[in-house]
Amino acid sequence: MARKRIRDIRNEELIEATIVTVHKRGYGTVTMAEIAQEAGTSAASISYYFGSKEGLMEATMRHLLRKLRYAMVAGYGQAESPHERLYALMDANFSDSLFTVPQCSIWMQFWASAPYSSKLARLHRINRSRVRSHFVAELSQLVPADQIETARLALQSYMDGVWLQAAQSDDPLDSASARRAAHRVVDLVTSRELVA
Amino acid sequence: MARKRIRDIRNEELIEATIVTVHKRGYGTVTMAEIAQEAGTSAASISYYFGSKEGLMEATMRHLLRKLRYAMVAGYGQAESPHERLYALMDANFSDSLFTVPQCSIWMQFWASAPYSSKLARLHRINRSRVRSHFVAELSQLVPADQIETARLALQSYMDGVWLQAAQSDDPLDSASARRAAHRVVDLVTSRELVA
DNA sequence: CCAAATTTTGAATGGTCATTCAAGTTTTGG
DNA sequence: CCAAAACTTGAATGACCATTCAAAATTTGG
Repeated sequence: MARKRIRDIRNEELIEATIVTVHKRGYGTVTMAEIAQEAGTSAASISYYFGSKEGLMEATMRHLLRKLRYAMVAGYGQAESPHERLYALMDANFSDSLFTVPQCSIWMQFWASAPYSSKLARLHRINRSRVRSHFVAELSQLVPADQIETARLALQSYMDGVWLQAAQSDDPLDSASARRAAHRVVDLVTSRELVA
Repeated sequence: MARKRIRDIRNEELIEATIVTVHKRGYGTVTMAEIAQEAGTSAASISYYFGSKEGLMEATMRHLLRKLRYAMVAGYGQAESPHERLYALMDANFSDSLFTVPQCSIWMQFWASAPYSSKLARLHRINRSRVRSHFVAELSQLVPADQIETARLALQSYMDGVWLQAAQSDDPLDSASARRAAHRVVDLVTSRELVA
């Protein structure tokens, strides 16, 4: 119990330091020493808790995925129609707790390096297919079968693209207006024929 | 002349090898030796031609930007209305010569690391603002003033998002259908009110 | 064909960094 | 209060890698 407690505190501190420091210095060039300094500890203790740098990165990605899943489930519970559930999917991605510059930034960097790390690739794949199936489930209630994929691609691309740009922003993000814009895109995609 | 020729040949070979190898091994972990091997030469010769690894990466990004600019200008020349010019903007990004897995992949990786390299950041910023102003110029002819930014964000996010996903694809890309899908998104965004 | 210029590369250099280790310090449970 | 367990960290280790260099090979221009 007490044993667990300290470990959990360190884990949180180190993951938070990882997010901040990777955003500041870049995934490719960040060092254990820099992360340790941000957390007010030594590089050696990161190895002690996470085994390796890769272990730390994996834990950090899990942390972000957990947050995303949590936001998603919360919104889904409230929604009462396919259309509202699409809103909820978007809202989860643009929720106050996730849609910040450092988090979008580190997310993009994980994304870029996922193909080269089997651990990250696995997490990435699982998340992606979960999001995809949520989209398909709702869209299939709202648009003709032959347009589901087009609509899904449009919505998911939009989501990804906004994150990509958010990651590069110099200013803090306005998550409420991001949600409003996302709702408009949902309306657009579900309200008319998509076929050329 | 002959002097120039050899240098140009090497530059092309090395940049092509860079694209292939970065895609294969990842921007963060690729080594000079790996790129050299792909090009059938030695790491030392890369230093000879490009001065440094960063120089090679910058040259590679310039090469991709040149291709994009070229594709854009070509399409723009043909287009005869704001709507067609929006198509042309999309088509440039999804042209046969650019919309390939390795190129989307390396592009995303440059993107992710641009904030941490002043050289890459500069190129990135210039490109982005050029694309943005093209979008704004055409959209301002097609949608009410207060909706230009929303429409631009939607289109540009979509474009970025599609590239992001393309970079992760296991299969070769279908650029023609990517262009068709992009046209549908353009139609969608320009054909109705966007305000909530 | 020759000498100067250019190109090529194997080996050496130097720096960076994750990881390990051993020696301490702190916390825990009784 | 005590001993064992958990935690911490400075320093050592070893791997990796971009870059440099000097010497050799090739190309060029005359």
